[in-house]
Amino acid sequence: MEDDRSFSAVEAKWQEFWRREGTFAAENGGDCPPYYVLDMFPYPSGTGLHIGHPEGYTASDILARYHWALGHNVLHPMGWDAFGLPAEQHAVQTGTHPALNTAQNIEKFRGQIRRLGFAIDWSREINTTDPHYYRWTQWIFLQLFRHGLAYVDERPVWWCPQLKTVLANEEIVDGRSERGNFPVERRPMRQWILRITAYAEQLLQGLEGLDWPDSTKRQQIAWIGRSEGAEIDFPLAGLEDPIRIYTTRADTLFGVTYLVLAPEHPALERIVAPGQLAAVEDYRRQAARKGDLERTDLAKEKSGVPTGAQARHPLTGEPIPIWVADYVLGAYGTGAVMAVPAHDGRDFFFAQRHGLPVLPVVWPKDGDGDGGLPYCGPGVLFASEEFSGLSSEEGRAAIVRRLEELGLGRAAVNHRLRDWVFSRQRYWGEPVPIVWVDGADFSAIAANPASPFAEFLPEKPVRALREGREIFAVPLPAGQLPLLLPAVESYLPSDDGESPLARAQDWVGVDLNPESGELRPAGGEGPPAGWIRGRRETNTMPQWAGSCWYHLRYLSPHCSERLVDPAAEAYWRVPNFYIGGAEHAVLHLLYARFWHRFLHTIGAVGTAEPYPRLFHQGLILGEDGNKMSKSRGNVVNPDEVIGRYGADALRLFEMFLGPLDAVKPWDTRAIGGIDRFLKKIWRWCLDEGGQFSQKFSADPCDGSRTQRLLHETIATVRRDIEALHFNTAISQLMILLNHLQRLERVERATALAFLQLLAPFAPHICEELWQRAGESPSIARAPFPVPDPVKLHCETAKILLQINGRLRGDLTVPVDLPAGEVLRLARLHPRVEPHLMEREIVKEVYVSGKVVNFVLR
RNA sequence: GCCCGGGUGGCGGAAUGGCAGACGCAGGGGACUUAAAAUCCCCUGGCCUUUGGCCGUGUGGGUUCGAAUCCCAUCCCGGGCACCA
Repeated sequence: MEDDRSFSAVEAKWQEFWRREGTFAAENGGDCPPYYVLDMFPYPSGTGLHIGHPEGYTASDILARYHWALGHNVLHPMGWDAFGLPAEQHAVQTGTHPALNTAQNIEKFRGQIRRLGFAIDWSREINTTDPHYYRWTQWIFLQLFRHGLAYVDERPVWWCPQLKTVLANEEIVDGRSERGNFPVERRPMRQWILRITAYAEQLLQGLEGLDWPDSTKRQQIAWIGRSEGAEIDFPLAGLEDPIRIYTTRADTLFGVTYLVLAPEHPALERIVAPGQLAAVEDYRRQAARKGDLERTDLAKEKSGVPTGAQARHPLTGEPIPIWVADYVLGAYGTGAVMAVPAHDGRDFFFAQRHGLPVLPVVWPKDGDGDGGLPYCGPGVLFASEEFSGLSSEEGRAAIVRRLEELGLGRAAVNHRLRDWVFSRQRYWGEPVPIVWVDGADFSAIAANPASPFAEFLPEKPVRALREGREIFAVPLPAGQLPLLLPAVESYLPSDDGESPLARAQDWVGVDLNPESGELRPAGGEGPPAGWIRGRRETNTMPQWAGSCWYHLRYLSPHCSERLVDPAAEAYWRVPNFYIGGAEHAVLHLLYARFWHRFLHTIGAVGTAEPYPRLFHQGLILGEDGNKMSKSRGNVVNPDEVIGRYGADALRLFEMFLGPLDAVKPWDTRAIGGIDRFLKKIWRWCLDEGGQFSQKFSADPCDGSRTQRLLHETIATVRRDIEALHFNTAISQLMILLNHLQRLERVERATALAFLQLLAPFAPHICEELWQRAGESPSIARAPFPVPDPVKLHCETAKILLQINGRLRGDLTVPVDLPAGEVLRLARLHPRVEPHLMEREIVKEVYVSGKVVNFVLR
């Protein structure tokens, strides 16, 4: 540019212009087609934006600006996913309220994002920690509660002693906490749990219609883990209930040599033989302490102990010993399996270790298997009574049918997906809007449908035990939302895992009036007449909660009557395009689908799926090819890049690095090429006085070659933007500029079209040059160039000439020259003719307008 | 172990059945300049007997008139899942 620093003034000028003019304010209605493009909103960390943020945001911004230029009404919002652990840890350390730190971080993020010049409608900014926002997060929770999808259970959960909190399965990687990498252990605790498993089939089937990366779909499919099999009952010797197992291999039923129960299996207490009681109890205690890591480590060993009890085979009546072993999971299927060591690897190793018999009942077909055991593939049954001779598939069906007749089995479907542990023992999250009361008081509320507290009561009460007494969950009425976070003196969780909210004693104790729906702090010995004394739930929601529905809040962020204004929701529906990191492939993206589907079920939204089109931008690595990290010292700071080269350069460069979804290393030197490109544009457009250059002419002076290149570029840039091939779109613009800058005169319209094509990528410089050309701002709203087929047309075609597929030359001919004539000219070509002298032509291939190939003997 | 994705110059990458290496970086040469920076022009996969030819997209096969591109095998790198019966 004019000098090294002028871009900063230009960029600030246009950012201010867009803000002042409301250039990118989306209307909730109108005649223009709506286009909604959504970024995964950031967690505003204290360290500010990292270099990966602008990658996804620039990509979505290019789409937003492209659609504005196509005349669409574009919604491109931004907000903050601001509940979470780092702010809470900061609060623990400093004693200041996490809201303060969060506000500062948001301020910083907003400033950084604004300096990138995105076409964001800032009037729709949202923040998950804003009570006007989380009021509706709480409302959705109450709806889930009312529909029986939120319940409480005492169950072993992952407890992290360092973080002093419970973690979800998804937050644990290799037996350690995802955040902080601390060891975790099992601990039984009362938890709020969301019944996501009720949506397992929907979540699975709904994937089919989505335009998502295949790998992400596959991950969700694997996570949901649908499995078709059978439940089979193995009767016990006495009169007790049978042991029910789940298997996908009912065809191997005659190969069962023992049963295995998970250590958590509830029947164990009833069935263990007196002599084995101590051993089994000991084993269960050990297993309960184990984390994933240990269980994996011990996998080769396959520990277990006999229970001394026996079941009977449902078809043969043979006695089958029952073992307990932690290679069977309590939380999957029925928590019990039939062991067929001949046809299952795990059962085989266990049987070897513990000296249990191995009984083969499936022949591999020719070519399958290596002849040894275990053989885990399909085959032909033998030693299986009347089922012998059937294929595995037929055998499975026949055996299940037989069991059904006997009342000892049935086909069954299982999912690997577990219900979602939804409570956290933390301060900085949405308070769960529930009050716990005792049985008699609850009956009074339940008996009075007119009570405001009955608004969200489920059909089946949610109950729990507290200090040996049964307590009941009472949902707050909608009118009591938002339930604000109370002030506390310390943000530390207590050692026994109680949330910091439990420290707010005048908040936890509460009196409620079932008639009026009023609540007030509990005072005195007991509640006043007509009031009920309760204790507030002190757990908060996990960070995932706020991001489960934020795509809806942007549609009407200031609506105070509902989570989303129905007219706005009917107009925008769901994002046309959603972009964010692949690390959210199963967590956020599955939870959000669950909530959105639930909201659809209860009629709150008109769509079943929230994100019909999804894309993951690839990671940007450090220059050394490693993930950027402070410890490696390879972190690139976007502020520094903007300070030195400007936002346009950073945007262009990140898009030029390579394919959007690829993992690619940063290259500090290469940004110089983008810097040169921008400076070249500036010099090319302006004369020395900074005026739009005299070389641009209103007359048609371009010539057909220039015009063809321009229209090829228009077509390419449009196609590439739509396909998200931003790197090649930028290449094409460089090719065009390299051509144009050599010309003495250029049509003004050509220069303006070039600026328009570049504007989605580098909006500031294009606005400035557009204005200096005398056009009225904003370039962002000027109709995007359209390729002209007439200009694209070429009279001649270049034909490649090959001998035996090897390139020997080329030939330029009129496009409509007949094939015979092309072949005649090709045979006479000086680079071709000598080859034809010596050898016989076996075959002539002519692909019209492209290539001639002579196949010689 | 299972399921994906990917291997192309010194580097990022382009080409998805028809000119391998577009575009950019780095490197070399030249112009301008007292000089430097900036800018502009040219060269830049390897080899040879250089107006030409041979080799070349991880490796080995195959399909095809023609393969970086499709198929089979194999090696390496990256990601996901990992006792789910």
